[in-house]
Amino acid sequence: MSTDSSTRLPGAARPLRPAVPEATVARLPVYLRALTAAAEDGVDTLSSDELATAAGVGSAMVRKDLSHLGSYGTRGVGYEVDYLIYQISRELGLTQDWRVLIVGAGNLGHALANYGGFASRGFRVVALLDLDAARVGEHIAGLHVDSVDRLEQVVAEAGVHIGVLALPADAAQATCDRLVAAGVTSVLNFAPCVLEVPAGVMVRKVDLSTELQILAFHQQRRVFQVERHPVAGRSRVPLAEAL
Amino acid sequence: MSTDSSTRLPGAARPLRPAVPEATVARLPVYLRALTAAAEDGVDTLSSDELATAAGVGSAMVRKDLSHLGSYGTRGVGYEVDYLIYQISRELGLTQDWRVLIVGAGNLGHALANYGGFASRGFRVVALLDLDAARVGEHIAGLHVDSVDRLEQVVAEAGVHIGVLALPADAAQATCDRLVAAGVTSVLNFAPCVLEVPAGVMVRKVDLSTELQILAFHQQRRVFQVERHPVAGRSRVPLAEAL
DNA sequence: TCGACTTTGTGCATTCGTTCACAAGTGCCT
DNA sequence: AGGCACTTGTGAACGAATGCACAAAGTCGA
Ligand SMILES: NC(=O)c1ccc[n+]([C@@H]2O[C@H](COP(=O)([O-])OP(=O)(O)OC[C@H]3O[C@@H](n4cnc5c(N)ncnc54)[C@H](O)[C@@H]3O)[C@@H](O)[C@H]2O)c1
Ligand SMILES: NC(=O)c1ccc[n+]([C@@H]2O[C@H](COP(=O)([O-])OP(=O)(O)OC[C@H]3O[C@@H](n4cnc5c(N)ncnc54)[C@H](O)[C@@H]3O)[C@@H](O)[C@H]2O)c1
Repeated sequence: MSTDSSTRLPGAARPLRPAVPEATVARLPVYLRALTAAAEDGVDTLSSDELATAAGVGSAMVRKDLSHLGSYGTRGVGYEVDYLIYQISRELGLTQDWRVLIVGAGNLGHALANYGGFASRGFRVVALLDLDAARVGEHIAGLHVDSVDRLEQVVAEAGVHIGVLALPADAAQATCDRLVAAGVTSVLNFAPCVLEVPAGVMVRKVDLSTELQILAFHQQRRVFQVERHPVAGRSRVPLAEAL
Repeated sequence: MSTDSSTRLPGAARPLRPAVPEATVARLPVYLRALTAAAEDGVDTLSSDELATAAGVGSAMVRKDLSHLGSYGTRGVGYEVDYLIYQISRELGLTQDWRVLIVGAGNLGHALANYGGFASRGFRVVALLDLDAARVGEHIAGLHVDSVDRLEQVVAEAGVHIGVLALPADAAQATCDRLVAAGVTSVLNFAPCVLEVPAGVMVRKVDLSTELQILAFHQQRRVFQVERHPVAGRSRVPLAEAL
């Protein structure tokens, strides 16, 4: 998504704020959550230090991240919680409703459809599709499962923005292709496989098994260390925080 | 987990291969999956280029990543699939069985317990705990749900390596503390909150809501672009692949 | 109004990750 | 045996992300 200013059309001589770094984007939701929690506790101002603690990062990083969005703090005071919530929400595009389609109504599809955490941030599950005729018609969380044959119609009729793949890996690529062909440009993939998509389509994957393997790697290494240097064990191992 | 050689104990003058970079570790599971798939197709040798395509990364990166584990390829030929599978598995610690405890037997806990993808890589769910008395005793995927009161005993008796938190955010920190106190040093957190843990404990989080917000951010930006520069739309937007 | 104190925003150094480009091996064919 | 085509492994260039340190800008109390 690099917005290279040299390829801009002549008419649009807009300065266009230098793109927000990807690493920052990934942290904005975390800040947002901390801010929302603070707002609910009646806090109306937070310093970068406090926000940093709540988000589990350094305060310099909070300031740099937020500086990419604009100058929304007040020196000597901190950030006004409500205002910052608004600004981050706007930046992330949470002021609009996003219509989500889930394909695959198995264990995971069920859990996702039942999950309340979606709606709370403007994500609305508009449909749930499955291949299995036995599941079609089933009712989950106010939705009835539709046949995956109707994928294209559903995308068009409901105006789907984001497709979620919760089906077996061997069906993922083909289904992804159908979503893309139908006009979906954002896909969240739970199947353990790599998806190929044309430029302009964004895929993010959530991979359980990978996460466990990363944990296993570090745990193994740690055990190895402890075995080698029994004295240096537990207490001396340096801090290890996750993504 | 930075193994700084200057803090090594005097007795252990072991060269100790320079730690594998975190970014590489995160890709090893992907390579492993591609290799396993290739092996099942009867392929016995892969070049870095082929492996790169299968893993959705560049071939230079594959080579550099693998070079961190050792010199397991053959110039002019490529990598022997079986041998590389073995080496990566060993590096990730998948040659041993990892015992996993899931806390929270709600929607997500159910889905996880039923998930076959765990066992296939040496991760074994040994127990499933919940607070709700109504759920305790329930049978899921060959396990019966136990009371969370018995957390400490279960960890000790079953020799749990990895704790998975699939419970509400407000119970996550306290439960994590109990796991850590009981000796668990690897935690996978699905609750939407930041966990504080002492040094030497590794937490990784899987955050659905964050992923959707990142997708929303990019989608919003893309739509904005298309609106501004209708001619430059769709086809010109540069490739966007996800981590 | 002033001065002490607090906290932001940012230039700079550093560290980490990716990509490039090529020398050094390896297998195959003649 | 020798040359050719291919592919690895890696130094070096590049770029992104992080952390440090401080000037600039604000608040508050006297
Ligand atoms: N369950 C988990 O906790 C979990 C965890 C991580 C990853 N995953 C992955 O998520 C995916 C789904 O997992 P699950 O446990 O829900 O599996 P599941 O078998 O319970 O459900 C898969 C569903 O997809 C449907 N399906 C199959 N092919 C389809 C197609 N072409 N179009 C539409 N629907 C189709 C099936 O009918 C089934 O209902 C899998 O790829 C799995 O590897 C699951
Ligand atoms: N369902 C999803 O698709 C989904 C997706 C992303 C994140 N999450 C997160 O995962 C977590 C679980 O989600 P869910 O949908 O399974 O919720 P859920 O309400 O269905 O299940 C939560 C379970 O945890 C149990 N519980 C509550 N307090 C507990 C405690 N102190 N100790 C042990 N168990 C306790 C409850 O009895 C319940 O069975 C939540 O934090 C949620 O935000 C869920």
